[in-house]
Amino acid sequence: MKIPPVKGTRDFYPSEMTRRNWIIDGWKKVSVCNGFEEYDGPIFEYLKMYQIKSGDEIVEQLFSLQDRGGRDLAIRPEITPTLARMVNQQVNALPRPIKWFSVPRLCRAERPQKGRLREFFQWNFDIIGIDSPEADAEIIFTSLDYLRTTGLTSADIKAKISSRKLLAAVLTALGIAAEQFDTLYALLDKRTKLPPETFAELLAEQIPDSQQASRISAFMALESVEQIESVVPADEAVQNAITELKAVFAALKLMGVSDYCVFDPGIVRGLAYYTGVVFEIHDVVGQLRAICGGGRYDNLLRDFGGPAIPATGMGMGDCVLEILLHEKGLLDSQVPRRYLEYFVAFAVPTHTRTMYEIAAQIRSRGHSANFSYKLGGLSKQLKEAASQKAGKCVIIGQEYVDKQELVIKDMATGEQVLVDLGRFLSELEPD
RNA sequence: GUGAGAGUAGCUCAGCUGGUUAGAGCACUGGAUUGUGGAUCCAGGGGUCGCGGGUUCGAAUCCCGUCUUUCACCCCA
Repeated sequence: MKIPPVKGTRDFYPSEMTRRNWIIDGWKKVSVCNGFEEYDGPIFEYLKMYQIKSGDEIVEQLFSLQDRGGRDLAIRPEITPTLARMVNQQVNALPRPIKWFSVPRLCRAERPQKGRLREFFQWNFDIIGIDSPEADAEIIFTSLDYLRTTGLTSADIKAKISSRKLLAAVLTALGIAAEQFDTLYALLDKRTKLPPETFAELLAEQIPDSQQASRISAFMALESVEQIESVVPADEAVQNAITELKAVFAALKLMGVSDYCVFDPGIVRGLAYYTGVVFEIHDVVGQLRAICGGGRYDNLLRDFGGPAIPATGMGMGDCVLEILLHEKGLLDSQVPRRYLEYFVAFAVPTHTRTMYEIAAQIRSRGHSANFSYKLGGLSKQLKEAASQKAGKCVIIGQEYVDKQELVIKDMATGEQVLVDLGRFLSELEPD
């Protein structure tokens, strides 16, 4: 009986595995370069942890289970609650700022579609304990720093940046009641996805005052931070939010990525916990969902029972990223292919045992080596070596029988040299 | 959870309005080639046509259900 793979999961055959490793290695390398330390937690947690942050509806979107002690658990759909828990546990002992990253494997019980599966990897990093806008800028910078190392340019992707604090201040300045914010956020977040007329209709339903509605629309259409004051009465709260955003953009300019960054008031993000700067990075064509997203969440640690400590961070999944990199031709050209350093072959049928010995000697010196199990002719062995992408072939021939000399064949150029066995092995030793 | 398309060899697909024994390319294995590889040529293996039921003398083909998959919606941590 054939058992199919589970819905929304992927099998990583060697060729897919090299791609996955290349992406994750890139994430980790950039994290370390930007001063982050790696952490990880368990792949399941108490179900309650996710309900605290996201409410009861979330239970349907995750894989939950009960252990034999009757504990309600869930496979992690995100790692931020784990991070909050871990930080809270040792909050007084940890030096600030806390700059940590992780690449957790996550599961969500959603219906799979393009760029979204039920099991995936997500790069997360956060700066905890710093409330200055430069920390938000560093989060955005680090995301872009990775993406540009893959070869994506500012013509391919843009970081769209806004601020929850700004949006709230603007809505308040326009006379909108705070109780309306959450439903309004959901609508504003969809603005660019809806036809303009549909958006206007839905907005009118929520904001009957046409003057208020048109000023909201005007704000949402802005393209730079400088224009804000021309549309909205800049009271103190709005002014503060503008100052913060300007500081973020100024820092991004100093870090050299301003080409990638734009102000976009349409970036709201679904999650209620964001409190300040929010951002998403999108492909310029706009056919894919967001490559990554993040922002400031100053209340989360307190919500998880800890002290009020400011935090900002981001998450980037592997699915959309891989689609984009593939479409841009940046995967096949950069992901390392299989490579075998040595393939040991024999030309003298009496020396098959020597083949095993030499392969073992090469391996024990830290180099990769294979040989053929088929014991066929040299032609066959070389063919097998070629299919394994061997760099060099070591051929045991009559010269070995006579003088202990090996033929070393460079598979790329076809050149061959005769080398004494002892010398060959000593040159394999690490310096 | 809602809606639409798809499912034939490992992969990409052909197979007409139902009609003998289900095909191709690529991949894989072997041979041409017992001291020289990626090319070429030849041969071979591999399919309960996703699964279950129905209609029919006869189903890969038509109908229903189901599973998987793709895309969109809801949601998006």
